[in-house]
Amino acid sequence: MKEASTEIQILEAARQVFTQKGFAAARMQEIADRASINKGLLHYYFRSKEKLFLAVFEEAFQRVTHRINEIFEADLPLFEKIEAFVHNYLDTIIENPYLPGFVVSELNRNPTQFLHTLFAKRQKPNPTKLMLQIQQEVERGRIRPIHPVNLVLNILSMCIFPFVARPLFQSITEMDDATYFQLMKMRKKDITEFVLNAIRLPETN
Amino acid sequence: MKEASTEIQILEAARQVFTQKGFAAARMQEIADRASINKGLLHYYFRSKEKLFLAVFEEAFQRVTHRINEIFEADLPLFEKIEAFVHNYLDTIIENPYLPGFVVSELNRNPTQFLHTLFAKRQKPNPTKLMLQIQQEVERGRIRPIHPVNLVLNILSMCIFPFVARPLFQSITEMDDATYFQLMKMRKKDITEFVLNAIRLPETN
DNA sequence: GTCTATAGGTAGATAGAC
DNA sequence: GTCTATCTACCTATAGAC
Repeated sequence: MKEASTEIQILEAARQVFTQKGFAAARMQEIADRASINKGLLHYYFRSKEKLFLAVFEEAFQRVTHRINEIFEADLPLFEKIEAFVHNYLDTIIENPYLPGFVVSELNRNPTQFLHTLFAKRQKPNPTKLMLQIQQEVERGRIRPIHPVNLVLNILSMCIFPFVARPLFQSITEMDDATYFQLMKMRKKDITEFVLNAIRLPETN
Repeated sequence: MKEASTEIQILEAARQVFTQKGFAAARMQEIADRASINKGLLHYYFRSKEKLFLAVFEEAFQRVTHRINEIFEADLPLFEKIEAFVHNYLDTIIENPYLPGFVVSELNRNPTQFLHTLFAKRQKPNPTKLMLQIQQEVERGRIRPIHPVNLVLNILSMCIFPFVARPLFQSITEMDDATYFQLMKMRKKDITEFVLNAIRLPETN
């Protein structure tokens, strides 16, 4: 199956170049070189640079958002759901540390209509059920009062931002890659504790 | 003073185009159009696209990091320092909502040597004193045990990430701009409370 | 399916008139 | 200082041989 193999080689090479350079700075020549094939072949398999990019981006977007809905909609008590989410999601990002930065960067300079077509094809991340669950816990007086959007946003921020700002963070702290990833793994427990402490009610007697 | 006025017009136009499109996708023609001057003039004032970009980027970077050190090194009790930081920093970002995304995006695709020259000229963000202060509070048993790096990273994440991921966030929540900014203003208080609750010790009798 | 060669368009930079 | 015109290089995309 030379066709499949070549197509996958191209996609893998394109993923590397696009995620590193972004759409505008990426060069079809570099993708071809990295896939060890000729530039013309890129247009044979994918008609244009734009279409090749979309194939790469949608897969990346899928990877970043895939597990979110699963856990958001799972049937778990809030505290356990938060723990499951942070652990699962951080594992996913650690395996693909470049993806969050790639997705948000490209999203920042594309028309919103781009997002609409994306949401039409793939599932849209849907935090409704989780936010409802938070709202209920607040109303029942089981956690501190907090706006559900803020809680979800806080959790996502702490999980994702350290990867988006990774170059700056590592420069400032003069942290090598191994130490960085060690810290990120530890943060699975740390973020969970941090969030639970923030929303847990003080013990009342 | 036509010279000064023109130079400022160029810088302002360049800022708009670069922050919106990024370096690679930005076009000198568009910058010239937006500044209502000719393309040749761009090269008269700034020798190249790269130099014009650096002028814009350094100023943006400066704006994003300027107030950080001030507050990081201020002489305040920890809780008040956290509150002051979140409020001040969020105000700064709300006034320049596009800057965080611009800075992290461009940093993700530039060699780290770029950061070194940057740190040489401008001050490097320096959280050392704040982290030391956190460490002391932990050791004195005045707050819950937490790794100082994690606490600082959590605060920064919650402040900055919602702006970096703004397009995605607004699409998912179907939130208009006014509501978005209203939420961000409220988050000054919300993030502060969230953090303080997370690190505050349970009342012991 | 894969290659080479090249068309066609565009963008950064320069030259030179005013 | 500001403009017009142009050079040069590069990049996407296509044509066509194998």
